[in-house]
Amino acid sequence: MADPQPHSISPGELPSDSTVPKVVVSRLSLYLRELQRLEAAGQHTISSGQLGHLLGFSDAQVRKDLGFFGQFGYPGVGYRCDELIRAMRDILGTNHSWSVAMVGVGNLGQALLGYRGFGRQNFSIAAAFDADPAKVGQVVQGLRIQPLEELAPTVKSKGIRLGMLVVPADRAQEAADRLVAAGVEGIVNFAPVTLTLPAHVQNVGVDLAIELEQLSFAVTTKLAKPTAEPPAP
Amino acid sequence: MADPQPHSISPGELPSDSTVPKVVVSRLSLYLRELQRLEAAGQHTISSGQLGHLLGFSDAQVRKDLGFFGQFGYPGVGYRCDELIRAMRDILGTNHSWSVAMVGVGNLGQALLGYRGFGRQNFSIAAAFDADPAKVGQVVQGLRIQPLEELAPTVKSKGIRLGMLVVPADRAQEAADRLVAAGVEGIVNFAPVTLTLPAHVQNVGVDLAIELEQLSFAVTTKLAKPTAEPPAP
DNA sequence: CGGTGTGAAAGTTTTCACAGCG
DNA sequence: CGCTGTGAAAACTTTCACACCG
Repeated sequence: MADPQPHSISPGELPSDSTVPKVVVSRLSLYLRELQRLEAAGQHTISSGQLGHLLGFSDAQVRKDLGFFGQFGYPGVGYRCDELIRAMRDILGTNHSWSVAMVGVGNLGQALLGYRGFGRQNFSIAAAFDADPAKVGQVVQGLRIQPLEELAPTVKSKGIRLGMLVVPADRAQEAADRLVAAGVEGIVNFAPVTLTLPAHVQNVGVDLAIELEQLSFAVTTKLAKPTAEPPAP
Repeated sequence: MADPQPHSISPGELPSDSTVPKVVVSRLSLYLRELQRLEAAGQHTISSGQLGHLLGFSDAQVRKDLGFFGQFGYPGVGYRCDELIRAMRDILGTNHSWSVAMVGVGNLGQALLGYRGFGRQNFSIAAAFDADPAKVGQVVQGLRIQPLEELAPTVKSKGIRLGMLVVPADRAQEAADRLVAAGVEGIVNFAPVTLTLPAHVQNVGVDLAIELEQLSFAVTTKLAKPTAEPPAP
């Protein structure tokens, strides 16, 4: 293969010192999602204006966001979907697959075990744990539920780096501590509590009731949509 | 009761013209969550510094955020938990209960039907719908699954204003259109697609794979945590 | 004191606007 | 041309710092 790409960053590398705003990274995921859809629909190139339009952002915002990571576009043409998808995955770290440990296999945990969307983005739930002895040993979605005692050794042996915490609120901190002790580097927390974690462990919280609360506010105040919804394509 | 409260806004009302940044509203939900926990733990008052510390924010930020909506504190004392909780609920619109319609009762939908966290914040899933005739009529979590044809009349008769969309990606836009046609004012979208909605319909997206993606990025770049995790209390 | 509420300063993110390229 | 990449300007958000209050 020749050198068709504009200058881009090498996998996993970032503009050295740079500090990329978190909000930029969250938009990157949206760009990637949209690009994957476009590519699947047979579209080969897209301009910043088109991509932004689909998501309710400006063309300039799309270009500035991408500009944090390198140069991916072709003047007069736009971006090649396949190239940009690859670049975004390199940046986000999802060109290789991630093994994830799930802690807490209740209703929600079981549903998440069955969710196909993770695999599509290269995440694989490699082990599931629960404190309840009645659940241990059961097989859910082809995965044998293990006792928490096996967390640390399994994390090590399977090269797991991320955890999903799907336990009740009053167990969450304790379970998080166990994940940290086992050597996990990041946690998605579905429990409605703030976790106290060492600085080197990343975390993302998903509070389902809070999502509804935000909607409640938006609906009751008829909140002006700032960068509103995308119009029809 | 005398007039112990400092000046505050009336329920559902906002600083008239004002435009409250979305990020402020998202922190409001976190304040509320923390306050509820503190009150349940028997704490009666809290200062902006303490509250911020628990969430990894500065004291000034807490005060500025609250300042958008009124004056809730007592100099030299802090905030009374019970008063502030009530105020936050007024602002967020959760002092009254909301009826929610769920569309799509697969794995994830069923798990969400059983999630107790919604009720605790005054949301009640009042009806569930699915396009699959095999599911219609089944009873899940005490709720009879209805066909989509009944969506509009049920939304009207039960005073439903919010919807939760828990269908596969390729059905999401169609289902969203039905929710809008039924008169719903806001949608929480669990499908990994961007919805095209009229401007008067609010929406919040929850993409579970994106949450993992964000974590992947944070872990691979060892992203400096800006306003990091709260230390131990 | 200890703590709020709030202007003013600092810092950050978005938008603008335009040179340059295929 | 049409579109990218990018400094410079504008808008917005956070932090600072201090008057004031109980």
